[in-house]
Amino acid sequence: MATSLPPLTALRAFDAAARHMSFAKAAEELNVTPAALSFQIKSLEEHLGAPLFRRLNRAVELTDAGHALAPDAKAAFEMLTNGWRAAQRMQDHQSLTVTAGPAFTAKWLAPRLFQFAHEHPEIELRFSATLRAMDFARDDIDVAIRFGYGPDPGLYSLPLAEEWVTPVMLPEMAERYPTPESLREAVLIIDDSVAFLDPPADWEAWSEAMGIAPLVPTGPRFSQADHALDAVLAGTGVALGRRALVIKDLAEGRLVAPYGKVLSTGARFRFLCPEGAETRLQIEAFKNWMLREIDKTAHIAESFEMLERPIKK
Amino acid sequence: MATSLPPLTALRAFDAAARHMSFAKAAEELNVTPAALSFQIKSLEEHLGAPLFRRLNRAVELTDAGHALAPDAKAAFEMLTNGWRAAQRMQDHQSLTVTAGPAFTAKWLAPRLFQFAHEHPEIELRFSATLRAMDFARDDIDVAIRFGYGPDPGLYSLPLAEEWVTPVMLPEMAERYPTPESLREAVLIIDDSVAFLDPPADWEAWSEAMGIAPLVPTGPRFSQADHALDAVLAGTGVALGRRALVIKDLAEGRLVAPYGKVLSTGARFRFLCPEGAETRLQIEAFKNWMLREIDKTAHIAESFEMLERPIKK
DNA sequence: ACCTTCAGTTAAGTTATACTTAATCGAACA
DNA sequence: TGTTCGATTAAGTATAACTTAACTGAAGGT
Repeated sequence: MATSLPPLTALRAFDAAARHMSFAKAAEELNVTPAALSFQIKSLEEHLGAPLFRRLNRAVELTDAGHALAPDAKAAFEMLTNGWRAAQRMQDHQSLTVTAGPAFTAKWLAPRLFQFAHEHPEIELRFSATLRAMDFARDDIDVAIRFGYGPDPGLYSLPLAEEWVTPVMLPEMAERYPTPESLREAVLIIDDSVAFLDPPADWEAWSEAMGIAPLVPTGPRFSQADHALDAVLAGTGVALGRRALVIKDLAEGRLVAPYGKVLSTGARFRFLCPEGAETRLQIEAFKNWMLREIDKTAHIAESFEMLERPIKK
Repeated sequence: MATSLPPLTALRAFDAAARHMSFAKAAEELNVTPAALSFQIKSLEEHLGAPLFRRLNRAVELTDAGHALAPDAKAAFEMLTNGWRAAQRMQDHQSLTVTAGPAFTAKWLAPRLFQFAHEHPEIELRFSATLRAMDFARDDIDVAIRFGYGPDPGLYSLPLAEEWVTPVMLPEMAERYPTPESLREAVLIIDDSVAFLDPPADWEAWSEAMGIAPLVPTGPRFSQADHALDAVLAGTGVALGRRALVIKDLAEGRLVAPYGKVLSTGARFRFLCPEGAETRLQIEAFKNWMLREIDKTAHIAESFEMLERPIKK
């Protein structure tokens, strides 16, 4: 059986026709006349030796052979489009699109952005603050920052600093709650965005690691960490803050972490991009800038003591 | 950014060149002159606005853009080839290639084959007795018979009769082992091909379901069920036989299942083919024939009593 | 029943693409 | 130093792809 491929333009015509289930619409998509498309399909059917469409009154439907071919054709042309877009994006060293969760965007990226823009005025930055699964090719994404455990198969993945949590509050609150025990009097804010962690990194886990009776949070709940931290900044209460999200506020005195003891989450933010793309100029620049920015606050992180997790029975 | 695809023949030329890492070999593969191929690559690079290959002394290597495009191009053209082959195979109603495991091939298909050939002399049958993962398009497989739990995503999947196991032996042995307890004196053959089942369907599980002390098999082990059953037929001992593999020997008196109690495995043989292919003439004929053949021995299977699995603590 | 519209087809002619041949280039290898 | 190998270029040709324009046949409206 001769397995060599038929003319590719005919296959593309078939793909469009099968997707639209209409020759006319397919012709429109490909910017050709219906006549040309009809001819292409006919030629493809001649190559195959069997019809691919059944011509009905004023519609077409796929034959068995057509059904066998259509899904693969669709997927194949989508893949070609994706690859082509990726290749096109490769030569663009001017723009950089980054996607990150809302918390990281608000608490890490946003406060430092002007710094990056200053260092690399030639790079046009775009942001997409969403947590939904990313498709680098489809959504024109260059870099993704994601929090969790990994691994990240098929991607270039650079784990950033390890994330821990520790109670953070306004400086003026610190004297009111001089000890961890005194937090029983405080409004303890709940950040549900870390609820997926296993082992957990919530108030109960932190107090257990501190060796005190469990702190039971009674304050408001937030589904996004940045909202929880905004509540802290507004003086509402005390929250468990993740390293990346609070370190700048700690460095600049807007928040304090008075107990000096932090609980590891095991999870990290990772810098993700398509494999091979990590060498593109603007991506490498962004990556190095992030690492330098993290380094700037490393001394603060190192001043904290990492708590041991008690062994669970 | 104009995302429309470049000329497809150029993309195919690029794919071949990227796979061979040589324009000359790519040209050979596509049955064109090196000049034509060189021109195609050049035109593709013009469309992209950047080189895809770096021309070295007497070799070529991919640029970043080329690296971004090559894997997708390769996968896409493989997919098109697969789809095209599937469409070609659709119109072939004469031949039928079936793959099944060695046990099913030896103990179910082989003894019944002449029957199918008799009913459908026009269909040319081919067999491939292997358990390795099948690729319908790549290996020209039409139908696969597989044992296990499913599901079978993306395939037409028809579960056949439920598989149970029960001790089988030569008729003349049955009087020597009149009760399940008496099997302690017998050579109990081990069939490792069902070791993957969960819950298990081995001697221990069967005796437990029978409510007797565990039977500990001491006989030979076989990795394939047909070899275990051949050992039974040779008078070596007693084995736990799967329904599909022993029912014909039971029906024709070569083996007996004297205790009349069978243990369900929860797993089944399934009739698998690419979605949509189940309506092809020869595939439907084969499917219906299998169902009829199974029906012929259904009365025997129904004469057995299904054991309850004891609830595990 | 009539005309109109719509979706696809067919035929003829044109344009653009893909290909070949043949000559050229440059580096590696003997 | 000449030879060979792999890629390139130029010129010319074949053919694939497309357009225009006329046609078919069924649906739908009045």
